[in-house]
Amino acid sequence: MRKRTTLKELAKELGVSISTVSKALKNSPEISQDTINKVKAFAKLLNYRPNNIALSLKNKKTKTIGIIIPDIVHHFFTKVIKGVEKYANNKGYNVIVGLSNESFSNEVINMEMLANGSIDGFIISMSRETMLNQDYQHFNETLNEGIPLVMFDRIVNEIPCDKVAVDDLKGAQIAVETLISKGAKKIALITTKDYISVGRLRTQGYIKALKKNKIDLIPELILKIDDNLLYENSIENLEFQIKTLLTHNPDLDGIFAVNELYAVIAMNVAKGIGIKIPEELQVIGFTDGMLSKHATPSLSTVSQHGESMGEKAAELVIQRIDEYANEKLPKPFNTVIIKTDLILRESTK
Amino acid sequence: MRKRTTLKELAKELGVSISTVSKALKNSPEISQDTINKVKAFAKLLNYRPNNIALSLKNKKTKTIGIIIPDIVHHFFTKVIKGVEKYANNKGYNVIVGLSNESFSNEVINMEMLANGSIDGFIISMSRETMLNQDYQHFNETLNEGIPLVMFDRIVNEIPCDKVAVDDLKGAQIAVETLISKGAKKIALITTKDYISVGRLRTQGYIKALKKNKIDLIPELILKIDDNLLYENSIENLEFQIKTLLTHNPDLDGIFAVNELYAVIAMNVAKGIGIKIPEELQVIGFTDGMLSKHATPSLSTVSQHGESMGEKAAELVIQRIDEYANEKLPKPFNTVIIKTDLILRESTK
DNA sequence: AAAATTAACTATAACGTTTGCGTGTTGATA
DNA sequence: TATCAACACGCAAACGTTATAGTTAATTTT
Repeated sequence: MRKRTTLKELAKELGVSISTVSKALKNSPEISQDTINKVKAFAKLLNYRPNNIALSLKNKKTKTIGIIIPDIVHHFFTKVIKGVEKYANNKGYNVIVGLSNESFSNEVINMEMLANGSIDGFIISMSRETMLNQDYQHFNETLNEGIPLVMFDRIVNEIPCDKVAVDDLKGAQIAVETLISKGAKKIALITTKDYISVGRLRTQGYIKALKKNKIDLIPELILKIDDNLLYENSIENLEFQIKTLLTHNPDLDGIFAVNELYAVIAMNVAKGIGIKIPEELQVIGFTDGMLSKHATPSLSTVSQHGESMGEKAAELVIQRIDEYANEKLPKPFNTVIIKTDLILRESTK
Repeated sequence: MRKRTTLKELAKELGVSISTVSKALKNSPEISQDTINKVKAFAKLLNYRPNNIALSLKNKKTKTIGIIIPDIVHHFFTKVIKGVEKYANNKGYNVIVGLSNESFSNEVINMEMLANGSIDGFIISMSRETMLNQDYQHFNETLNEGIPLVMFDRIVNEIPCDKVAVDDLKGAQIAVETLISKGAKKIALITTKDYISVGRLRTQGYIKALKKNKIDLIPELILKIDDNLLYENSIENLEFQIKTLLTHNPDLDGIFAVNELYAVIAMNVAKGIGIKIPEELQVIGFTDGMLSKHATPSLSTVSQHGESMGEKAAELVIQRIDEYANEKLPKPFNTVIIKTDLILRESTK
């Protein structure tokens, strides 16, 4: 087991000083071409590669960005990570992933672990519990310590930082309006509790679409799910609620759901009780993942372009990191909106 | 913007030496209780937290493990990451994710980036291209440098390291035997090209099950897909192949697919041409993800327990890291097999 | 030929920690 | 009163780098 080679070892073997080796490897004009060649050859022989940790300590930057998400078993977040990785790696950055599992304390612990010098900046989508608590102190502390922070998807105005989001309201509105334009008269909404920002905004989009088309809002048609998907039986609970909704409202001809899982479950329940999709009931979801593509019928859905969001978020943190490092005067914070696309498939006419 | 507090600053403000501060914070008996109290109080006031990078440099360990996977937009890998995170965080480790995107060179670059001191150990599932090339030099180099390496899922015997895998052969065999026991007489296989180890093993399981039940192997019933899912039209290509298979073999009554996507696509194609599932055609897939659960009909599948694999892999690397760090004499390498479970749903009788 | 310049290195400090060892006060002992 | 622990703390090295400031010796300048 050959240990990692260090500058010191190279220097000793070559009979020169550490500084000479360091400079030779960087083609410093202070060093003779002859020595440079010798050092380089020997370094290659011993397979020398500089120690990143030492460099990080010296340069006070780690070339690593931390991404904290509520759950990784989720197509959307996964896409975002992919986008972040893509952009970050391209810029020579590594990505370290922290999972909050929708828990406030996990989020805090993870951030603290990483904020102690392991990363140069954060990309975060906050946990459900954090949104519920509305306790954003850990974000502010991070920012105070001079660590840039970019929020995505689940964002909140109170925090002065860059943000990347989708136009949830508009995306939802267009989806519902499409349902209406395709003949739906009575449209249900399956959404989350209001403390989830994206759920709330998509709900607003639904309401706006109805208003615009002079359709009365019927509160019974709105299912606000407390999605503790951690508990497996919550799916059965959801199925039960949807079944009740459908049987109580036989004239329901449209459903808009704030994520693809709710939409697919709704379709499955409807099919189960003999409702034809899209003939009798049209369905549109949010988030274009595997489920949407391969459901039967395939699901019309609002695509969020998670990868683009990830890339944009990465771009923003790295920009801030540079800004901080070079002590440029700070630009005002940005909120970038990634546009959504409505993808029409078989679940709509 | 308050900068990070260092020991030096604390020492200066308190009028004591750096060592005193350091020792006081660690409750060293060398330091008087009085001083300890003062230092701690002041440290708390300034919100001091030790710099991880400096610690890493000193201790020659980073408390970080790197996980390299071919693709993150994939339920199985995502589950594994979750398991790794869970175990690792519990032990005070961070997880840094590298994506190879199924490319050999990306895998190498990512590993080199991390091997330069950023991580204490690797958990890896190799890229398709690496399996195809059979070039494992980067793995051996990593091991030579004293960095522990644990392979999972896509493993290969040539590399002397710990491994975590599923009994692909047995899992597949049981699935196919179940198909047979439920009355299937003519069973097709949708698999990958043989250089993908898991595909190859699952294919062997299929063959073994047929043999054991004295069913002749019909080569035309085996579809070996070159799954460059990167190219979107490969899905249509797959659909076409399955359609051809089904129309040429109207008496086909079973399909075993080596992943859930292939299985779901097969079901959709079959339904499309009016074949009833499971009455006329039974289907079993591999990997228990979202698709399986919410497909119509829901898919019977072999569950791999990705999260357990991740936890086990994490346990193994951390064990090795400790072993190396404390210069214990090395234990022989382990290959842990995680057992599969066959989950029966609506796609089988 | 003395002074200035230059080439080619080396020494040192610094990044933030930890830690073994040295050292100056105490108070107690002989 | 001289000697000696015990106590409480400081010094300095080390981890692997890089950058700045020396230090030689050879070469050029006048």
